[in-house]
Amino acid sequence: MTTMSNRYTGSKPGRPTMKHVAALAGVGIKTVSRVMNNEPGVAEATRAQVLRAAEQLKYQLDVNAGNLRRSDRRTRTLGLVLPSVANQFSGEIHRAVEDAMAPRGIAVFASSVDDDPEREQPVVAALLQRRVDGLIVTPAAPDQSYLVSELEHELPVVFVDREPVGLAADCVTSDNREGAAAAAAHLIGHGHRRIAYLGDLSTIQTARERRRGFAEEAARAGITGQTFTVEELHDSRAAQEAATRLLTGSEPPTAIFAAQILVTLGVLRALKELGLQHRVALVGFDDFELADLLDPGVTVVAQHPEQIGRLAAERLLARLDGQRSRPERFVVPSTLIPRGSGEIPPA
Amino acid sequence: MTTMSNRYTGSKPGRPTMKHVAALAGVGIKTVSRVMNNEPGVAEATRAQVLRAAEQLKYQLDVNAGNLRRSDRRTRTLGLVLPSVANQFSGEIHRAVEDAMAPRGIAVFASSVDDDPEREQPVVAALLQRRVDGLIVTPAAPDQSYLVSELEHELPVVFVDREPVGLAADCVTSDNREGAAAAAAHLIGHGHRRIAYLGDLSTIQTARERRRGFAEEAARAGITGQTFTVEELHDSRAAQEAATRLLTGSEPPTAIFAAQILVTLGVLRALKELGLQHRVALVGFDDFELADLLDPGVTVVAQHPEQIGRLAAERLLARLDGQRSRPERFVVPSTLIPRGSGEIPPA
DNA sequence: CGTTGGCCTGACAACGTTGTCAAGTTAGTG
DNA sequence: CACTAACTTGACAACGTTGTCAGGCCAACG
Repeated sequence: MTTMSNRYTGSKPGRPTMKHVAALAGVGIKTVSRVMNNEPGVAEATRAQVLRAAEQLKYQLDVNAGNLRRSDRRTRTLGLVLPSVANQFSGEIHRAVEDAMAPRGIAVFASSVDDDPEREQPVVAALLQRRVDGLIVTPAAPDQSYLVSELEHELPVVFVDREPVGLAADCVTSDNREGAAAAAAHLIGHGHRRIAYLGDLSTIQTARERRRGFAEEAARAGITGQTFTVEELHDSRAAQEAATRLLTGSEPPTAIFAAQILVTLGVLRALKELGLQHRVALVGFDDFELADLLDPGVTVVAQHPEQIGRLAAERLLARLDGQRSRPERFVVPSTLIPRGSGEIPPA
Repeated sequence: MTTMSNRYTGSKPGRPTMKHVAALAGVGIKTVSRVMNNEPGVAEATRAQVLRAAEQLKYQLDVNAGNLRRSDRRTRTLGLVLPSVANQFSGEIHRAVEDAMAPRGIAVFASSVDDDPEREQPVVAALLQRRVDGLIVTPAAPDQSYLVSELEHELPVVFVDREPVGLAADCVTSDNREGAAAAAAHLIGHGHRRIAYLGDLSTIQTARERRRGFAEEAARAGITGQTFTVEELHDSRAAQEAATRLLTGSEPPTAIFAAQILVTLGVLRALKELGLQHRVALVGFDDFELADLLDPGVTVVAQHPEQIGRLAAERLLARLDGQRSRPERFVVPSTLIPRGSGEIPPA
């Protein structure tokens, strides 16, 4: 009880465990556990003694070992499946989720799937092997029914950005259809009839939704415009080429709706290269830094990824807290931001 | 051995464990372990039997429980501490790290610290409690010596983007000094003498390095220019205000070096608002999407975050594989990309 | 002084897995 | 046929922690 020193003090290999701390402090393991977890019912003197020993050994609680034994069987861990942690939209969702989870001590595993349908399931399986307490997933595969049994085992799953197929679960998306319709209406309202739609892979659900919203609004205005639809554009180069082809063809469109961020960038490059940026109208889906600094400013339908992430995280936390209501579907409204490019009248 | 059904088959609560699979397959637990880990020495028939049972119960190996017992004491987990997962630079590092780790089955915990010195240590502590196998850290605190004992316990730590203070460890950074010097030389070479330096918080190491590189190059050319130095600009609004103040003052600079991405954006806004974008030269540190689409295109010193991330990850993996050589310091060269704004001559 | 009740404390089992080891089976050999 | 070697297999302990529970101590009470 006087000085504290034993053979563990200056040890090199291996981390100290509670056993070491207990030995050094001259108490039982369980008492160390109580102190490290701030449980009540430990005499103040004992607590101080244990803390001193823990500090001396630089002992850190091993949460994994604790999780194994703990009765709630929670790992305080969450799986987040995204297109890519390197893309802006995903990054903002990630951050919102992290911010919602951090106060509860829940750590986030993020995984990039690159919208590859083949990679979704293995990535999710890897997360499940780590016994995450919940899952927030951007679906990339055509079907998520492989998760049905997990839902039955009470694993909370929330989908973001796209709706799942093959199972009923909470889901948070942008209003893709309405947003695209708003873009179409905006261009039509400025007098355009020859409007090109440039979109992403039609395997991607949001792309289909946007296509549909756009087409419906065009139809409502009596425009068919099938000839101006180009899809399956997944990167900015393909979009640039497609836009160039359209704009240099006979009967070019007077306006373009770019239904995805990379498509918008490609179209911007094409317009600039052809010197048409002040003559052909453009509305893009998804906002980007600097859109206001271009000449003309780029009119966009802005999504709100941080809201999507926050909502998804709140939903998941509610499920973790035992909420058992039936799955809900949240739609985050997008915002049309006029900056110039979308207000150019037809030639 | 004929049909497979027992009370576990249709169970609702709780996940199946090896015990359940073993019971259903009619074998011992250890045999299930061998099969699930693809270990050799199991008869083909037994293996098939076990796999069938596992599939029927949808059993998934619990890697946390395994890690506890496994002799290498590895969690196959990595901690990544970044300014923010929502920022582009960090996101690309994150992705590079993820890509390097995924083939080895190592999952990544990413944490955002927002360059808040107070948050670094708690965030790292949380990761250590989860027993990550290694750490990749962007230092935000003025001192990292709190990690010394971890290094002694053989925990691999690699620092990225900034050098650590107070301990010797692997480190991967951009060539901040040289990059800033190159920017200064570029502007000087185009005839400028009145060059403003707008930089980030001087508590941030890279900001100080850039400041130094810029100042040294200016001094080499016989320019003192103290009056044009503005620091502590941590967001784009502050940068815009500072730039506006400089440009509307008496004796405005003929060129600006924006030493950080948000500063660059602020300066761009100021220049555009004042209609000076074709008259005042600008070089920014850090590249950004669309820099080529602005008018004029923005000349930048481009960093290469994906290389930084990849190098850091490789370093960490080498340490995990037992490399014990002394810590190394890697510098990833930046690239000056002329696009127009940096080639504007002085008025 | 015996009893009660509150407060501390630690022995022990258990969480789900893997390492160790011994035992059983089978095929091959002399 | 006895014996060996190779291959399978499972009982058991252990990983570091937490839940349970019983026991020790002490002050207050009748």
